[in-house]
Amino acid sequence: MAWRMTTDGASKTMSETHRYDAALAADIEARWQDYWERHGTYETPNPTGDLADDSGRAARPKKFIMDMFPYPSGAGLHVGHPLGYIATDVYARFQRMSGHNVLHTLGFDAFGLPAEQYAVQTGTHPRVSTEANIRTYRTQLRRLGLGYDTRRSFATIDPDYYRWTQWIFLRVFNAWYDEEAGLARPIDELVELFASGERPTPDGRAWAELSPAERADVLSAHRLAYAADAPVNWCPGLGTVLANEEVTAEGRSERGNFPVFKARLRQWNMRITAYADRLIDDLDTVDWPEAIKIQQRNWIGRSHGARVDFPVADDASVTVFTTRQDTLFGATYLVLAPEHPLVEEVVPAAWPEGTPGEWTGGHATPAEAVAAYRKQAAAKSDVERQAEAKEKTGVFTGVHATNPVNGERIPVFIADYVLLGYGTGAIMAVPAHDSRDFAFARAFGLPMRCVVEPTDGRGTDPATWDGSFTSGEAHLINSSAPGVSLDGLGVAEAKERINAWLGERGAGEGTVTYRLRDWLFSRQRYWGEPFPIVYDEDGVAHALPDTMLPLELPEVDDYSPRTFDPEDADTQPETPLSRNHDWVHVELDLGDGPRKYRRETNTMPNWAGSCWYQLRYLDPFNDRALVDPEIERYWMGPREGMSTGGVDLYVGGAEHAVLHLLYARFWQKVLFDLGHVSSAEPYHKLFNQGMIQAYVYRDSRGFPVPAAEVEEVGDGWVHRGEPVRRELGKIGKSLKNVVSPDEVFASYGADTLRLYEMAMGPLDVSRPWETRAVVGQFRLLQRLWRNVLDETTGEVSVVDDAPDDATLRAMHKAIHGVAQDLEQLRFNTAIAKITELNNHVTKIDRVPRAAAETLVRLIAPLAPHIAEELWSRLGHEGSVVHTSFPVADPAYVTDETVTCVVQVKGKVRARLDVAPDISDTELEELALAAPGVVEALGGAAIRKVIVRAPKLVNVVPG
RNA sequence: GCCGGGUUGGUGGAACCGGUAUACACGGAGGUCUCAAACACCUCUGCCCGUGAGGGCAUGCGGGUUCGAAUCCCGCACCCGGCACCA
Repeated sequence: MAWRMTTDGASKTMSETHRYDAALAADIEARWQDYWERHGTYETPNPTGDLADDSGRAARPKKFIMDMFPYPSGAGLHVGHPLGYIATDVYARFQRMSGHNVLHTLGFDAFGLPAEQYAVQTGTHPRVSTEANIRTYRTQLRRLGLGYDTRRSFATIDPDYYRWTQWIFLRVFNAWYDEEAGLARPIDELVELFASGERPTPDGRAWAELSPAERADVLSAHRLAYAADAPVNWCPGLGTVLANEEVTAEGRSERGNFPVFKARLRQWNMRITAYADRLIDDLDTVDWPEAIKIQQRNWIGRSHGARVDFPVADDASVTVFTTRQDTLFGATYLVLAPEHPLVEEVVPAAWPEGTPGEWTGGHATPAEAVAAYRKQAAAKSDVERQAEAKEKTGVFTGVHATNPVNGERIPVFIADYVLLGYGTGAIMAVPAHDSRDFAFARAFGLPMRCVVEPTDGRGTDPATWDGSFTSGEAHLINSSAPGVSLDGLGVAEAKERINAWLGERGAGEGTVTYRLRDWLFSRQRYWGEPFPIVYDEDGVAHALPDTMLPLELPEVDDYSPRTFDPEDADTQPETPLSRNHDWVHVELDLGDGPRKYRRETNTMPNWAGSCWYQLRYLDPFNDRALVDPEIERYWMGPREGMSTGGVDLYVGGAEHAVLHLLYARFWQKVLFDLGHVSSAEPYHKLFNQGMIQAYVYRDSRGFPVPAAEVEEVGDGWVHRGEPVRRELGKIGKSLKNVVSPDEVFASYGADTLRLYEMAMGPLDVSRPWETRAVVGQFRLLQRLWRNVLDETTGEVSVVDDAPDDATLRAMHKAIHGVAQDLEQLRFNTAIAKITELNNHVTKIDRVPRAAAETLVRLIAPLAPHIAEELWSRLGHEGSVVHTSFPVADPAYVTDETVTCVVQVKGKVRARLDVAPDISDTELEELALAAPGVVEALGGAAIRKVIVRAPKLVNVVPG
């Protein structure tokens, strides 16, 4: 080993040259990053306002290119984080060089739980730790050479920013959804409708007769942001409610692993359900991956069906929701959710005559049975419910209902396979044609009736079936009663017929139901946007006037919510802000003189800031409006013939497929309805980048060992002499496989890292990081460097000779292909084409200047630092960022001759060099004369010849 | 269970409309340069048979359509995401 160290020393002196090594890359990169900053290279003009300039660039076609902004964690970046940022940066640079005015910047999503938890543990104010994290991120992102308009960057925790988050909340609060017009309108217009009597109040009294509190209640039922009792995930151990995504499948908190209980609490909600149809329908206007659109559609869960009323007792009825109203004749019992409120009202004192024993659960009276079943259902965790999903449980209520279509008396059950929160919380059970009803009917010995004729030959007696018949591609049978018959109809026609019949009879109607619930919008946390809401002494909520914004977070001593015994479900949340008496209790003049108020002490969820940030990038310093309308229209205005425009390209992880993207679309639509923005959609084109994974090495006990210490031995891997096994996983501390960008900067530089991440594979698939493969992209840059200058003297070595024909063709083919690939975000193949051209140029002794300059400009979006350096050494003034991307000359994009493949029966038997414009007949002649073809045919007759000039001929012998 | 996406050399991947399968890169082998090594450069590198020319077989598996299939259709296996008693 000793000799190796001395030779290392020797190679040090050797490297005192102009070789492109890590040290030189670092020097070049630092110099150009400083240059860009000094010259505001990436600053983008607006057409008007304080960011307008006289560069003329605002007159060009525009591109707004955006990343999902990061939540800056204390750990800093690893090599997996910047994949999407590099991709948008490359794309933005390409668009800039292609003549666009490009808006590209990055802000920070900075409210949220990690900073607050850190504050609770250390006493550091979340603002202090968050801002330190943001500084670290900014330094690391700058080191990558990402070209942002830094003037437009902000964090969601800046009061100048969340002032407008609060402003939007107030617009939502002060709006209602006009179902007839199909859009949101200011709440004042609803008040006018009530006041004029054009719209009746719920109880029919005149608006003027209602007390202020009564009016507030009426309006609250219409506002798009409203406080209401709702079942939430209450976690006493953490002292806070949790979003669904913060609760594990085991029904415990993701952080701390405490039990989570369902509790009804008064919380703020947003009426996103009013937009369910538009959120589905407008997906047709955006350019998003189909998989994401499907996920959003499924989440919203629109299903078309019918409500049907089943009379019970004398004056009561159960309304069920069904999507198979065509099978109404097959309904043989009803099931209500255990918690259904109607149950108490109608349960009789005693079991009806002849009630089977298995229906009663062994209880003496229906009331007892219902109470016992409810208790048992409530105690079940979600996991138990899931595990038992196959075994249906339930109990008879002692009540019978009447099937409206045939007058049959059918029993009513409660069972936990029916959910209160969906539809009407009640179903009509058609065991012959629904798998769950089938299982339940089998368990309780309930009758089944086949009303849709099976198409699979199983016959029409459900007693002989293994499961229900659910196909909708079949015809109705056994479905006739006086006044209505569905027999012989297809399922679709039967649905229409029964809807009409129900409507005429007043027994129901066709209707639409959604899976989507309103959005729970409040959290018991410190580190979030305060609600700009105060309550008067009657508990009526009032909006603060815009002039009182921003309502800043108060300083507090204790950031943590009050926590409780984790198992004690009978506790109530106490928010951190509520302990701040002087902040909570205020005297304000809201227009009717100074009065005492109590502030709302919940804060907004951390989705709030990310719902609208694209708009603030446009006009970040505007203190009179969220965004200037002219500027907003310039960057995000609708596309031709559509009501939607939006960000031209939005890149981020697929984990936000539903929540963030749905919430942001919802806010955009409210702002659109109220006239604040011109596009009904925020993000026109969405692209999901894949994840960079890394190898995880586990020892014999299954624990991860530090990946950096593992050595490859033969076919296996070894850590400290012990064999370990290898798998792929996320990059992270817990898996001990973190690779920091700093390591790559130190060995190769930022341009190499950028190239490597873009070359690994298509942007939308996940791929494994392999440190040893990074060197390939480094070699590309070294060769490029040597093609332009002499690495011993540092002198530019290109010559002014015109490139030869082969080089010209290689150049223009590369230009053509690279431009196409970059436009389509196919960076890996773009790099392959640049590499091919570079390899071609490497073989030329005297490199023509035109070839070198083409290479430099082709690679400039991908490796901007070395491109700048070479561009300037080639004698150009100014930055390569604002030069134009090369344009391919069609005359050189095709080869002078192409290789034509001649197949016999689909197998290649000869290759011919032919002119690209050769005629079919000429080519066929040549092909049939080719020696390989003659031999393969062996004199056999020719049945057919397929000619696809100039690339292919296929000869089919007879 | 349902819905999406995937499976191509030792490895990451390419083949865009059904028309030369394996571009580009990593790794590997050999060579040139060097006292030597590193770097760099050059050649080879899907598998099998063959000294060779050449031939055969290969895109997860089994069928099909077609003059021709990695690509389209049917069935199956495995992997990765998402949803999950949604009536």
